[in-house]
Amino acid sequence: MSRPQPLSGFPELLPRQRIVEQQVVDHLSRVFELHGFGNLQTRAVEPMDQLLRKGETSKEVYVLRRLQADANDTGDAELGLHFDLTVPFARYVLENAGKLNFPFRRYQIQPVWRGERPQGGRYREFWQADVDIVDQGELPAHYEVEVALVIADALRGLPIPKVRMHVNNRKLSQGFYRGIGIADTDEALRIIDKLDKIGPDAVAKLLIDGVDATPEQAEACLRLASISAADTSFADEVRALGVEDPLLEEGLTELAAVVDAVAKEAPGFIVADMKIARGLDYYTGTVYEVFIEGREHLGSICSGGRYDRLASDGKNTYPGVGLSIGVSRLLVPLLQAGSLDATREVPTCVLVALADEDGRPEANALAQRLRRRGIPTQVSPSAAKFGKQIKFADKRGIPFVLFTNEEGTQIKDIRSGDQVTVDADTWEPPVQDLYPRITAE
RNA sequence: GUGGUCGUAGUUCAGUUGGUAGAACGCUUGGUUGUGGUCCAGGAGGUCGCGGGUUCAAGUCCCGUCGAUCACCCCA
Repeated sequence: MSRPQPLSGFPELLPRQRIVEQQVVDHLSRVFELHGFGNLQTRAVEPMDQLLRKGETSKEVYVLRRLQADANDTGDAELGLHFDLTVPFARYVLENAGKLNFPFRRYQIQPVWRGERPQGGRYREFWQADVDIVDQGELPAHYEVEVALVIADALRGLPIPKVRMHVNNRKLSQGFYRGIGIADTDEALRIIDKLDKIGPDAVAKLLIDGVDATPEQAEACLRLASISAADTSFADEVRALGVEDPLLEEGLTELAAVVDAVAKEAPGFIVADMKIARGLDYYTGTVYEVFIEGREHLGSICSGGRYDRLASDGKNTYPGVGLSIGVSRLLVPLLQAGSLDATREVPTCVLVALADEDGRPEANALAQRLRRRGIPTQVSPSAAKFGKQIKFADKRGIPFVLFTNEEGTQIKDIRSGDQVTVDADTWEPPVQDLYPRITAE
């Protein structure tokens, strides 16, 4: 086998697929910037103690080691590749707190690495597009609404199936569990998170075995988890269960505020869903998960939440709220299914045909005139028969071929076959042909 | 990390109880003496993932290994 095989979990795209990805990332950046988020990049590696703090030892972190490192050289800090963009961002905020202006908002689009076993929609190397807002000391609740609306704006502008954001509040769930007498509310949350996957009976059993719940307590947890609503009516349903706890009340109020505000600005986008829990343990309040309708099995394509204690140097605390879009999880399955494609596989809009090799300098000059006016142009690779040069363009999806002959400069639209004489200094392609576009389904 | 399935031309796949490989599409040449897409006629391309074993004989059976894929775990 001399031909290299792909590496499981490290997806690579073909040119036309990459064009789709590139345009999606451009779109996300544009929307984030429209909302006032500036871009940031952080290094690929973090010290292991940064990555593993907050009890994240379950994370499959890729550890970095120099090939020539001395076996007994313990001088270097151990490094690992980051597995998300939130933890490096929290570190960055602490490191540069004195130079940043708070409240601080940024977006970050970078690859992350996780050593898990790959599967459809799960990769070992994948791209995340992250938006966060952090403040110093206290983080006002309205930011929880704002980040959700940024994501609504970003995702709804993409040519993808309908998406829906499910929100919950950890205070609500944990207050409820505490209110009915369950001690290990963190574990209860993790078990409830499995509901969609393993079903109510299995969850009840896990609750009884895992957090010493009585069958009645497990039943109450399941009833809470079954509540969902696109408006604030969920609060009454929860209160109707008759559990009293101050943390629960706090969570209900906060969640109602988020749902109410987001539903008004982005109708149909958000739904309060009491079974959303999130595995990551640094979330302290609102948690979000976004699913593609009809592709729930992929898992969430965007998620996040509020974290009050992730960034703290002991003296100052920088609470934040943010969401992360799994760009690879969102796109790769749609690309592989052929639901998303590009109109062509190269940026080129015009191919300048070549009658003979001696004409190349003139052709180059002609191409340059088009480029100066922003029209992506390339010159034919060889002075082959015109049929072959047209075929060269056709195979790549290049819409126009430019010929120079006795009649002057002629542009042929190879889709229609129409060929007309034009002035190379004024001719414009139709706007939809200037750059490759994304086509859906 | 645990378990199931799979691994044949560039691609998608055939390959009959073991008898040393085939189709379609794609690619390429020509028909078409410099304007493609249709049509016709030719052509190139495979140590059957890799290694070992059983057999007179292995793409086909067995073992190992690598890779892919699905489920669990966990998550974007």
